[in-house]
Amino acid sequence: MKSAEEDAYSYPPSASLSLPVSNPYLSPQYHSPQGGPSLSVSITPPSSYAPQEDKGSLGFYTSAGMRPNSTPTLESPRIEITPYSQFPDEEEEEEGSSGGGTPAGNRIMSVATLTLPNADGYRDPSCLSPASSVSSRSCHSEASSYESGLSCTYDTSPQNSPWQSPCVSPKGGSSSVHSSALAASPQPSPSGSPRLTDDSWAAPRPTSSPQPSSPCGGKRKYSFGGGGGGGGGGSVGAYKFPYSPSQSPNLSPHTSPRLSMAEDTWLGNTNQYTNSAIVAAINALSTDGAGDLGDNLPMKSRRTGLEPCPSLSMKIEPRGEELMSGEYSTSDYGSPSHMPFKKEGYSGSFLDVPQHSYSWSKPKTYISPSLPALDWQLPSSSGPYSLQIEVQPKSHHRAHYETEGSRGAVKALAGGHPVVQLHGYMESEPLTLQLFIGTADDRMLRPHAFYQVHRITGKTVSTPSHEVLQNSTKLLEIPLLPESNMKAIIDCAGILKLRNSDIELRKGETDIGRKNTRVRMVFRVHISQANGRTISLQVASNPIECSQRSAQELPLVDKQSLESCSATGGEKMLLTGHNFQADSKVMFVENAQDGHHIWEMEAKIEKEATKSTTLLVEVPPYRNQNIASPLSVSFYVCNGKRRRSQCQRFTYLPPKVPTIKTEPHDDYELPQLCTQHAPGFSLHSKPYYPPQVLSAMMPVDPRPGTAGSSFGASCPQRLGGKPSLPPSSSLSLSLSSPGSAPSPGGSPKLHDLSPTHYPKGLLLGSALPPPAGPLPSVTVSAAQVPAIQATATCYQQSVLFHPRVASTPLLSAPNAAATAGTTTVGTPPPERPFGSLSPSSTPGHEVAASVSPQPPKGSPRRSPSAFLPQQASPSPTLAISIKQEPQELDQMYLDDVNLDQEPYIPIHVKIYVHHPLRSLAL
DNA sequence: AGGCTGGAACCACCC
DNA sequence: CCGGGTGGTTCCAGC
Repeated sequence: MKSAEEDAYSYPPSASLSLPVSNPYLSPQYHSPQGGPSLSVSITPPSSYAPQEDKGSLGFYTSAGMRPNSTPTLESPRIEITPYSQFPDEEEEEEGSSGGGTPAGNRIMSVATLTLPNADGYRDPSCLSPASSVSSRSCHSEASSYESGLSCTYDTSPQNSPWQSPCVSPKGGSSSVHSSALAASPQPSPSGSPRLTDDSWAAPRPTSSPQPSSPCGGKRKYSFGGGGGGGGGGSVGAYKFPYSPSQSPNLSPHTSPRLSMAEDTWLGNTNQYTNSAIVAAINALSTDGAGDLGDNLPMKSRRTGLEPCPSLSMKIEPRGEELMSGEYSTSDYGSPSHMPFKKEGYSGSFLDVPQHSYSWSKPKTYISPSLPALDWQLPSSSGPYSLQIEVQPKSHHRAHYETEGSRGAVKALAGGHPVVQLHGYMESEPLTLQLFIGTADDRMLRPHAFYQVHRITGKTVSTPSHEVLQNSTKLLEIPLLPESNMKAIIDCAGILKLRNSDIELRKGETDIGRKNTRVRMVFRVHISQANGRTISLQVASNPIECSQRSAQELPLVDKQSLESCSATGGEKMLLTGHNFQADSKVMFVENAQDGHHIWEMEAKIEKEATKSTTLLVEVPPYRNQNIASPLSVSFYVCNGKRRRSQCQRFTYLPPKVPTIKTEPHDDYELPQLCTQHAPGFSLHSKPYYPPQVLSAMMPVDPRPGTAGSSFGASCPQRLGGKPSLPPSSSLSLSLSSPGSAPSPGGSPKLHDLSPTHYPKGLLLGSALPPPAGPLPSVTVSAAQVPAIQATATCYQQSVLFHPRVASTPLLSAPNAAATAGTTTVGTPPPERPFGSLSPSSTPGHEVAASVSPQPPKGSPRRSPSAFLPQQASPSPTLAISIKQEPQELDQMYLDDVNLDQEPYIPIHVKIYVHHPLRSLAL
């Protein structure tokens, strides 16, 4: 089923792409043939690291893949991945499945063959065959992150390949599986492209075959442990894999879907895998990708039939040396999307977002593979352009199940519907606004695994739209017309809830559905530039509670009239929200790094002024009224034991500095700043969401609110107040928001990506800064994470990092390894955090990775001081890879997580600082 | 008749 | 093992 688009783009049937560098889609599917080392990655530290390079690019995502500045290849760290297939057979299989392809010859060299599972992976039943529950599709939401994939040059050095080690295995198994799956796939080539045509969408929705029976046998166990895979044994039906990941000894247990590399192996090469691409590749090999198609399929009993799973297989064809060597700047590596496709067919234009003429009659479902993965953090504004949500959606919208009828379009608070507008666009060419449902937890923004956007049609709908699938995530594409002032009224978007059991059973899915009912509407627009580049902007809405019960019972704070006040307290703060009760309490808390409450104080409430939507509270005095610098705490509204709102941030200021927040110059204080300055925060309305799931695992205080901050990590520290590490022994990573993202602003505050990937992990920086612009630096102290000692600081100008770096990669277990780094461009995918680290050269072991965010336009002003060493330019490049041991998530329950006491889960992380001359294990 | 809703019953699971 | 509490899903009924 090739979509028309393919043809149009001269897309090879098989959808094989030759990517010199990274391909967003690669990762997931990037399987190496079983176990065989298929990828080798090597990172070469640039002789001189030039952090400032590509600043320009930071601000936006360039699909063209050109680096804004042509930086000598050598200067940027180079990562080389050379996939080679040892098992030709597999490739063939894949090809076959993919439909096509690349000449055999090509494969051999070097090319990484990827199969995108996702095409099928789409969770939404509507899209898929009705019968198949979304979940049944093996795609995980995460795929997207992996997509972002490889941004590196490929090299054939096997030795570097992580895969060589058995440990890496999970993927090994998976890979094989994957390919098998593909082969099995009825559809020869989903053509690889995830795209769907309208037709497909149009396809009659199967009536949901609501089988109450959950795949799990009805039990809702939120464990990712081994159980899952097996689940459905039967259901898998068509997919039989020789190796089930779970079965394979080498494979890591599902439990740690993300990572299963043995430290030993991993460590050895760790340094080298800093690129996101690599990470992606690893991931692909490891669990998810591979598994998905096969193992992952949750076999849902309810699934009525097997639908063809379109799979996309992308192959990286051998490229000329030039390419390999690194035409791309570091930043380029960071974003796969940026990678230019050298293949003729993939000219920049190809990559560009299709500019539809908006003849919606014509299905335009093609999504360029070059576009940034959905879990990439993108700025909301760049240059003259600014994508903004003029009218926010209501904070509650009950999502509908497949078994129910639509519950209508998401509405705006004041009636009407959300409105999104692109400012600064003067061209006459209409653009396409993309909409998908993203997460709203404290992690970075990413497609929500349990919710999908649902297209609403009917007479009440005035805005045309059509659905598109991108890696298992449904997107709604809406025209942005100049005649409408590039404004779109979003009255065509509803929200579909997928059964937790379906999604959780998917292999590789690490997110937990229970109590994970908050989402954000994420809007993107891709603006093609004359120079061939494409600027991608993204804005996320305020969080939307989609659960009926939660919406009715949980207090929710939409706004707070006060962001900060003197440590002496006493000021009145008006909270606006929902479900406030006469007996509601407002608790101010300060958490230690380990998540324990250091201080908790109930605020006085003006009962008389309490309404269901407003609460007037008096800020309690901070325990230490002589604080020297602003201190960020949080507060929440609670209607009883388990009914509490998300945490909101609040900052206590030194008594003498009432209004103006001073930004700390001290590294350790930075975290606080982050909080304060979190873009979102400035708005007041951004609640910071307590990590629902993740937080539980994190010793650190994960604060969504931190969204603005680079990492949640920072917060913890601030809480702790003391740096646990001596400067000398600390690792500092500087992360910045996805490049310059002016804050993804629109939804700056909450742009957390929460990848499913990290779920269990820990988020050091639990709250990676939302893409939002200026991210303060985050410092993670060793204390925060038991085994990790690192401090991250952001430099304004440096290599772009993926926000997640700090949080995810480092800590999150499963993927951690995979996450190894990436230098991403503009919007780096979360996973590749470590991508480019700029080594701080401190023999003392300081490694600094920096990302430079550029202050978003309109983003809250932050003083320069916010970023510590702006000038700090990393010296030599050091690669750090932190590996986390897989953790069992089985026992984690969200409930627990949300509770006051978040279980502290020890994380074993090793950080290696790699320096040309030495390697240090921290 | 069909699309939305709002409510609530049912169930599974945890404590 | 039982009962209460929670929350996810499925059903119903009214507009």
